Amino acid sequence: MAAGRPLEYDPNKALNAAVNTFWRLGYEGTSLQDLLDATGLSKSSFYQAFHSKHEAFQRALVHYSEDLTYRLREKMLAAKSGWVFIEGVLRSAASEARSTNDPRGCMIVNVATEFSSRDAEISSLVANGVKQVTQVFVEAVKLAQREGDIAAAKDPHLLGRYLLSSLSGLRTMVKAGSSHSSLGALVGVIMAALR
Amino acid sequence: MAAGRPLEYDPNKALNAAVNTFWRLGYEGTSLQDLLDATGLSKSSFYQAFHSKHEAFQRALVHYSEDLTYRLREKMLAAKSGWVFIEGVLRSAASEARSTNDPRGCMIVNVATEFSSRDAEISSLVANGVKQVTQVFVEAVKLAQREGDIAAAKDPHLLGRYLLSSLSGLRTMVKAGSSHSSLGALVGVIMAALR
DNA sequence: TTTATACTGTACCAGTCAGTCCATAATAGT
DNA sequence: ACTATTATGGACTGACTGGTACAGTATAAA
Repeated sequence: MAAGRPLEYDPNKALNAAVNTFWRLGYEGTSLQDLLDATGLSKSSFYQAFHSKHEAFQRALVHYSEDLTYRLREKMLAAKSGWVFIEGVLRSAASEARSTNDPRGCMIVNVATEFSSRDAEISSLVANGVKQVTQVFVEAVKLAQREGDIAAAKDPHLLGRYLLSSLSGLRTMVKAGSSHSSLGALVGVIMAALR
Repeated sequence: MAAGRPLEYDPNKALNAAVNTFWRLGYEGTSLQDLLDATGLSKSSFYQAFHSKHEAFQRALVHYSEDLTYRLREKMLAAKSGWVFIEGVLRSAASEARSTNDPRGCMIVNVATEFSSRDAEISSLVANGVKQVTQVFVEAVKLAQREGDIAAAKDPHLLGRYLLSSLSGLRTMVKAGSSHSSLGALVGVIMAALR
C-alpha cells in the first residue's frame, strides 16, 4: 500500500474557513467560488475534501455546533457562578450591537431560519446542535440553583430552553438594528424571569 | 393621451404571491423563475411591474410589514384584553410547531437573519418593520396595564421589545424542531416575566 | 527505481441566474 | 380608422452555478 502525495493544505483550517463563510453568507448565499477563496483550495481539492457544497455545509454546521458547545461549557466552568455565566453570555450577545457592524448571530439559528424544515438532513443537524447547546444552559441553571441564585423549585430544562430562546431573540434584535442600550435593558428583563 | 392596453393580471395578487415566495424561500433562495411561477407573470410583465428582483423584494417586505401590523392591531382590538391578546399571539406562534410542517416564521426576522447588515436599504426596511410591530406590542402592554394585568410601574416600551424578542426566539425554536408541548411551557415563562 | 496512491491545476460541462430586447397585441382618445 | 400608449410572450444575453474529467506531479512503500 503506497501512501500518495501529502496534503498541501490544512484540512482543519479549510473546514474553519468554510464554517466562517457559511456562517456569514448562509447556504444559498455562498457560492463555490466564495468557498474556494476562503479556503484557498482549488476546485479539485475542495471536491476531494468535501465531495459537494451540501456535504461541506453539513460538516461545517456540525463543526460549528461542537466547537460552540465546547467553548460555552469551558466558559461556564471558568465563570464565577452559573448566574454570572448566563448573564455574561446574554450581555456579550447584546454587545454585538455596537462591536460588530455585521453581526453574524448564531450559525445554528441562521441555518434553522434559512432552511426551516425543507431539508431533513439539515433539520436533524440543527435539532442536534440546539440540543447540545441547550444542555449547557440547563447545566448552568442547575449550577445557579445549587448556588442559590435561581429557585430550586424551577424546572432547569424549561429554563434552559427559555434561555436559548431568549438568546436567539436577542440576537435577531441585534440584527434588526436595536441599540445596545435598549438591548442591555432587555437582558435585565430576561434574567429577571429566572429568579 | 391614449391609455394603452390594460393589465391582464392583478398587481395586488402578484405582490402577495411575491411576498409568499420570498417569505418561504428567502431572497437568495427564490429564483426569478419561482417568482414568475408564483405570480403567473411573464418575464416582461414582471420587470414592467417590479423593475428588478431586488426591488420586488423590497416592495414585498414593506407590504408584509404593513399587512402584519394592520392585522395584529385588528386582532388586539378584537381581543378580550391586552393580556389575552399577547398570550394568544405567543401561543399561536408556538402552535406552528404542530400545525405546519414547514413553518415560515416572521418574514421580517427571516430577512434580518439572512441579510444582517449587508444591505443598507434592506436594513432600513427591517428596522422600520420591527418598529411598527413593536409599537403594537407596546400598545398591548399599555392596555394590559390599564386593565391591571401588568404592573403600571413597568416600562411598556421595554416590555414591548421584550415581547417581540421573545416571539422571535419562540419562532426559531419552532423552526429548530421543538415540540409543541415544550413550547407551551415556554410561553408560560415568557408571560410570567411581564407580571 | 519501480509502482501504487493520492493531490493539484485547468479545461470543460450543461444548466441556471438575473436581466434585456423586440415584435406583436390590445386598448383608449382623437 | 388612426394614433399614441401600454402590455405581452418569447427569444436572447453574458455571467455564473455546482460539478466532472483529466493530465500532470509529488510522495511513500516495495
